[in-house]
Amino acid sequence: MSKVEPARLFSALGDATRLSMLSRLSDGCTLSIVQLGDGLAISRQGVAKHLDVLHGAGLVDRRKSGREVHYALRREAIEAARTWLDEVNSQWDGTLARLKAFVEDGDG
Amino acid sequence: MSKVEPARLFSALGDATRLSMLSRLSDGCTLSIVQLGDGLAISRQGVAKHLDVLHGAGLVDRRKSGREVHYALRREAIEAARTWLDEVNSQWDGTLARLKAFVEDGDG
DNA sequence: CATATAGGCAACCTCCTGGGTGCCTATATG
DNA sequence: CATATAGGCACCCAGGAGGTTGCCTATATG
Repeated sequence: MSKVEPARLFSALGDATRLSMLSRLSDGCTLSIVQLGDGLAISRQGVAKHLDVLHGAGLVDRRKSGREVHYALRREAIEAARTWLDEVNSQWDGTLARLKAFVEDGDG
Repeated sequence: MSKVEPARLFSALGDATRLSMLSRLSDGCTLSIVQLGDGLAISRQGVAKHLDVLHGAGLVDRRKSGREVHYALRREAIEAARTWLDEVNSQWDGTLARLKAFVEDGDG
């Protein structure tokens, strides 16, 4: 799973329920399915499916402990998503910089 | 549309076709529907639908010019997505920093 | 051992999404 | 003016996503 596809990553992030789960994990804690679904108004199975999506996208780690399964945020995935966005921004910046240089060179 | 919801934003980003469109716009250029669909192996209507999604999420600006409609990347939206990811990361960082301080205080 | 709790599996349902087509309007252009 | 081109609108279709329920296994615990 070294190569994380951006589309899958963003797709997994594209759901408010999953974002709230990730927020809950964002302090580095590790939570079970029941804990993650607490207060979410959807069934335990619904929660499990969301976690499958997050795990499939590489956004969370899954670790079995006794009869529980604990989930933790995978920071690399968050950074992979950020990297994609950064590339878009830097390309924009690069173009503006080149444009600025061109204008200044020709005009000034 | 000042308030961009992260879920909708990421959802719009969660498609390889749309990501490629955004990449094509990432240098700040402005392209028509036909231009954006060039080489994409989907119909013009398919392209238009993807652009509707991107526009609905606030990721692109739409500007009519003659008989064409030109699309341009909205950088604010990209930054909004980055901000969400940054918040997750910073919360993690904060927790690790506090943990580190606690350990060093108690142990050293 | 009996029971409660955490989770998995599979079936099912509904709605959205990604894709298409056909036909319409509007703008360029010979 | 006739024609070509850019888009829009409406409808259609198949498949996936989000959600549920029922029933199963596995681990704790009185």
